[in-house]
Formats: sequence, structure tokens, C-alpha cells
Amino acid sequence: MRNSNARAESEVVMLREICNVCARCEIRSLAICAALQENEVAALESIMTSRELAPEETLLHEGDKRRRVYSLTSGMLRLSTILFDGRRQITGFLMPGDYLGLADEEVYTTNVEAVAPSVLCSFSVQDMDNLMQRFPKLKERLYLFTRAALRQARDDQIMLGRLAPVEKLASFLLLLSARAKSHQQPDNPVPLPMSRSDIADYLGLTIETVSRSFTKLRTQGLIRLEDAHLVEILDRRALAAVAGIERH
Amino acid sequence: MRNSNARAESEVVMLREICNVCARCEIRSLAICAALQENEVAALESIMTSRELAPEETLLHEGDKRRRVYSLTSGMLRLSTILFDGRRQITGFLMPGDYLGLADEEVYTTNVEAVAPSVLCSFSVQDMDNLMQRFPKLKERLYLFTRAALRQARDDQIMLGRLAPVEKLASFLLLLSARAKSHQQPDNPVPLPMSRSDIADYLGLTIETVSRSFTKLRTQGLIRLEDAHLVEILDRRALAAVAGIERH
DNA sequence: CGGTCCTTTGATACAACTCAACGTATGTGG
DNA sequence: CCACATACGTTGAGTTGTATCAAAGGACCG
Repeated sequence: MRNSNARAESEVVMLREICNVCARCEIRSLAICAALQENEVAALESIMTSRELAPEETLLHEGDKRRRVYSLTSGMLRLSTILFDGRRQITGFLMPGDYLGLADEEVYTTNVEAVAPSVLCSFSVQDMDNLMQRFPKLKERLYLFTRAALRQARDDQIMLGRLAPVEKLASFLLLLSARAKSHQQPDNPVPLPMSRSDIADYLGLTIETVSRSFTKLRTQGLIRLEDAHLVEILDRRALAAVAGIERH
Repeated sequence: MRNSNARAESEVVMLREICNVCARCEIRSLAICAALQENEVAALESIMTSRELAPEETLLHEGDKRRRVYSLTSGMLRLSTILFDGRRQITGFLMPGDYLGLADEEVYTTNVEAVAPSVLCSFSVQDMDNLMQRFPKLKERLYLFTRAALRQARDDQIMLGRLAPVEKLASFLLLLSARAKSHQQPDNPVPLPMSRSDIADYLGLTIETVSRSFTKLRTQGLIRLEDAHLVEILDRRALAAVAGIERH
């Protein structure tokens, strides 16, 4: 019994070395994993399981007990909250390298759903807590992510509270472009995996107003819509001016 | 020379023991200080200086280098961002026990001004970093504060993006009431130290619409305005219903 | 090829903004 | 001490812009 266990374990180790998922992970430098050295990543990998999501599939419900945390490796997720009468606010889109569960304590405070087919690394909260105790750098990086998320949420407050529809859309497109770039992807034809409805619920608008805002930017020559889900930025400077960037 | 230094230092220690500001601090259990034991607080106090602000006085400018961090002990502050054309968004109000500089990295990302006469504990970033290294619980508590701030910012996103003016105001009043309560203050006649203009810039409205929303809540019998800066909540349940609380 | 879903465009309604006036409180100088 | 000025809040009238309602154009799939 003991022998067979030991053999099984060593086989697992071998398989890991062959597969070593993390070592071949393309977005490792972006995610929390970057906090760990080459030889330390194995510890993370040993508590990790993989999870795939189809578009529109739900990962987490607001109010559910927070048992697992995640790191997105590919695809796109959305964080959303639904009001009692069906109104929805999307509080953010997650891209590869982003971490899930930054804000939550005992329970999840938002719904999380896939916008595009997505792959995640999944960890039990307890395992991750242990690992963070062992590698303080991991916790440090998570804290860094949390501060960045807070800055982004505050930028969103400005956008939601004080920008006009076209300004909202312009700043949204620039945000997506900037994040694509920071994720080592081309920043110009910007892919929009989410629906107009998702964009509307992020910007605090209706789908019709979003659509009209796209049209305005297009007729002004600032963007080109290859199709509804791929935007080419033609005049970045003018788009930034519309977005009301350059504060004060 | 050495002797006189030593004597001066011991005198400072004695004075501290006599004054021991932190020991008598009323909001200590709320602020980051609560992370430390009785006997550890002296370390915090030794790197602390006090700072007072008159109403409308500016503490920090967006973009300035982040050299100091603060803990608010009394009064109220506002976090704000100004757009190039003068539009303003207030991203939060700070109450006693709240910490300043949760989101910032190299530079401050918001302006900070006093709404009411305020007193703060001020620390150099470097001193605080050292202290956090010495007392990990301090950093832990700061991280906790940051997660709470992120949850609040996301609640604000919902409010800004999807609530109607009266709903916004109702949820604002309930927020203030809840925070007053959590700060061991009476939660019913809610004091509003800030101006209508501040409220408008927090809720993403104009002052006129804020004023009309107050009137609506008043004529519906949900609140009573003793004066413009003191609100009595008459029907908390109905106010919560208007606020669109009870998500989903 | 017909059906569904998503996006865009058009017409209309209404709510929040803008502009304006009035009321109230506070403070200052004659 | 009162008259006046200033700042702030409330209320009213009119305008504008976004939401709503409606329909048509495309893309995708069975």
C-alpha cells in the first residue's frame, strides 16, 4: 500500500516535469507567478488545477463562499453585479495575467462570467494562503495587483460619473488598447470579445447609445470598425482628446 | 555633545510617555494602529507627526511624489480628480480611522482636501515601510483596508453607472449612516459636512438635481432635513428600497 | 432557406442639465 | 447695529441629450 502510493507520487512528479505547464506558460511574467523564481514555481504548480470556461459560462456567483481563487491565463472574463430589477453593472473585464478574488473576504462580491473561451489556474484559498506564508513575495505581488485594481476602479468612477457617452467609449477603447499592449499583444487593431450589451453595462449606457457612439467615432475618422468586434484606432491622439485624458 | 544628545533623547521619551497621544486616541481601534499591541504603538508614535487641516485646505495634489502617508483621526476629507475642462469627480470621502495612500505607488493619484476641520497622523513613506517590515500585522491591516476600499469603489461604480438620482442620494445617505455607526457614532441624525457641490460631484450629478432629490425624499417622508447639513432618516427600510439595495 | 441573435439606425419621450431667480445664512464695513 | 455683499441652497422654466420604443440590416446556424 505504502509502496504503491510512493510509486504513484513519483510518477506524478515525473509527469509534472514532462508537462511542466507553468514553465511553458506564456503569460507567466504578467501573473502572480512572476513573484516566484524558476525553481519555486513548482510549489505553485503543485496546488494548481486547471479550469476552462465556455463563453457566457459562469465561474462565480456574488454571495457564494470564497473557497477558490484564480489566475486567468487566456480568454476574457467580466465582473458584474445585478440589481434586484435586472439592471446590471459590469465593474471590470479581466485579461490574461489578471487575478480573481482581489477584493473579496469571506464571500465573492461580484459575479464572474466568461466573455470569450477562457482558461484559468485554480487554487484553493487555503493552499494559496499557505503558499503566501511560505513566499511573502507572492502576497506582495497580490497586494500590488490590488492597488492597481483600486486605481482602475477609481478611474472607472471618473468615467462613469463625469464623461459623456462618446468620451466613455473613447476611453474604453484606449484602455483596451493599453492593456493589450501591456500584455505583449498588438495594441492597434483592438479586439472586442464582449458584446455591445457588455460594453453598455460597463460604461453605464444603453446598447443603442454605445452603437451610436461607435458610429460617431467612425464618422469622425478616429476609428475604423473592421467588424463589430475589431476596432482599428486611426487617430490615437484625437481619440485621447475625446476621452478627456490629460486631466487638469 | 553625546551626553547632551542622550539627555535630550531621554527627555523626548519622557514627554512621549506623559503625552502618549496614541494611548488616548479615540479612534485607535478603527485605524491601522489597531494592528499593534499596547506596547508596540510607541514605535508608531515615534515616527508620527500631527497635521491639522482647515476646511477646503488641500493636503495632496494628484501627480505629486508620494512621500508621506496619513491616518485620519478627526474631521472629513475628500478624494477628487479634476478633468482638463474643470469637471470634477469625487471618488470618496474619508472618515476618522481611514488611511490615505492605499492605492498609490510612486505618485498620488487623487487630490485630497479637507471637507471639515481635520486632524491627521502623518508618516514618511520610508518610516512606515520600515515599520511594516518590523510589524507584518501592520501591513496585513493595510492590505485589509485596501480590499475594503476596492469593494467600496466597485459599489460606487454600480451607483454611478446604474442608479437614478434619488436612488444615488438614498444610497449615499445610507452609506454615511452606516459608516457613522461603524465609527461608534450615532447613525441617525446623519451629519453632512460636505457641500451640495461635493455630493453632486460624488454622485455624478448637478447640485440642482441633488437638491431636488433631497426634496423628493423629504416630501415622501423618508428623511427630515433639520438643516441642509443634518439629515434624519425617518424610514430606513423605505430608503433602502429606494437605494436599490438588496441586489438581485 | 428560414430563424434567431446581435447590431445599427430612426422616431419619440422624458429626465436630467442648463439657465435664471429667489431665499437664507454668514460676514463685513459704513 | 444695520445695510449690504457674498456664498450656498432651493425652486422654477426651458432645453438638450440619452433612454425608450420600433424596425431594419447582417451574421450565424440549424
